[in-house]
Amino acid sequence: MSSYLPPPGTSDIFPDEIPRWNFIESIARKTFSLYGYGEIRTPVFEYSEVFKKSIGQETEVVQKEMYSFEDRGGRELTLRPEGTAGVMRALMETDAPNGVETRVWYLGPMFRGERPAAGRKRQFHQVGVENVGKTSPEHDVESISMLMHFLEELKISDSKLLINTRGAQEDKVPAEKALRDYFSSHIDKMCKDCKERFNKNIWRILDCKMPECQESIRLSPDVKDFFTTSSKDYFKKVTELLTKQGISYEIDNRLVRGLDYYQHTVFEVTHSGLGAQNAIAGGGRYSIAVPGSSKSISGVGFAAGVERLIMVQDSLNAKLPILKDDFIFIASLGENAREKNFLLASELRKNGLNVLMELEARSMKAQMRSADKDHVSKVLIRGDDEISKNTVIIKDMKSGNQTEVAYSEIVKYLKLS
RNA sequence: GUGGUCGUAGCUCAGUUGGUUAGAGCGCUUGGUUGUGGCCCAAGAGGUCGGGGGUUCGAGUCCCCUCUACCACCCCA
Repeated sequence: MSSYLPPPGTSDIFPDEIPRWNFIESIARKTFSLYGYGEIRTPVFEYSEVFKKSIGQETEVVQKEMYSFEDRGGRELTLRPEGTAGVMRALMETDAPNGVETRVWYLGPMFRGERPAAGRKRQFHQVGVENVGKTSPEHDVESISMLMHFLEELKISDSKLLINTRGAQEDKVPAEKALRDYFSSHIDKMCKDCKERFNKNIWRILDCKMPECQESIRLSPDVKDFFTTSSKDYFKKVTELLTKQGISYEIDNRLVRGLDYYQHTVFEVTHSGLGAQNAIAGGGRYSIAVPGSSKSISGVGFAAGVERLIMVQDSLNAKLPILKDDFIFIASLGENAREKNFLLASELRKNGLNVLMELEARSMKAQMRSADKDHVSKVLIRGDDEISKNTVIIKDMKSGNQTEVAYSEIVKYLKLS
């Protein structure tokens, strides 16, 4: 029991788990590259304004989940709670706001001050993509399609794609008016969070899960009816393209998502292999204003939770490729041999071979046991006898056979066998 | 932020209605004769029983507080 545990909601990732992370990162790099995305790395903290302005002052994330602090220069900074805002801030420096299509992906830690639970950490990792500069149903569908492709490459099956639309900027006023007109006569009997949402962010009433609100929500008007024809057509085109792409989806009228910057298409991928936190990825089309600039930037993108992807893979017992390197273990007998083998180990490593070696004086038996525990493929044995004969013994651990090899032939032998 | 459950060796856990020096399995280390692993056998290391306070002659066992982890709500990845 160690005296120091990491802070609540954070965890250490040890070497034996790293291959899982590397696998996801390598699939991300490979898959997103196929669509022309390049990796971007932005700071893990930004001016707090970057998040407040883009995510929305009244959202849960900004209201109560941000890790904010003041630095020594009195700057108000925040550890990023999500990836999009910072990436947009960075892309303002490029031609993206002028409508030049830009495709980037990222992977890194995000921070939200929430109560930890299954699949929810305070420091967690997201892998995400952003396609900025152009607006069309085709772009939205390509992004969704890439997400499904990504999940497939990760051996994640049985996921469910939910989609909805939030309409364009000009749809907001009529839609919110419709919601307000309807809910004003129901809000009395709804939960206290909804009463709050009624004033601050009425859209979020739609995905309230409190029992007392369900009836009112079920009978509420479909906001899509209040959208302009072009917004309706946009969404219709998205669903048609998805169908043509052979991507199955479910339209969820209540899917609105918690960040204010979304417009038009929003989507979420859920999986039953998690707990109550069943979303493995989410995204949509957005329009973001960045502090210090009169322009806004629009794009479509998504983010997936790396920890959750790993959890789903576990729940599915996904068959993941095991990339295990073959190691050679050098066993020495006698101090003279050990010193010489120390040099030999360096030599072999410079030839690209993975080498483990016992550095202390231990019995042959102890060295063999170590070699076995380390699951090496071969043990190279060299003691005084071999030194005088200018050879080494190479034992294959699987078959148990051993061969005497001339010292000058070692590298060749190990590389061929 | 609200609620529930748990917290004994590196890991998984046992520990009887509170009673002598705290246990098991796995793992780890070392040995089972001269230079050879996996099986087997033996020995050994490793625990302020999450932390603090209280009740008691006596607390891992009971009470209170606190911390963490897990789970649910809220929300999200």
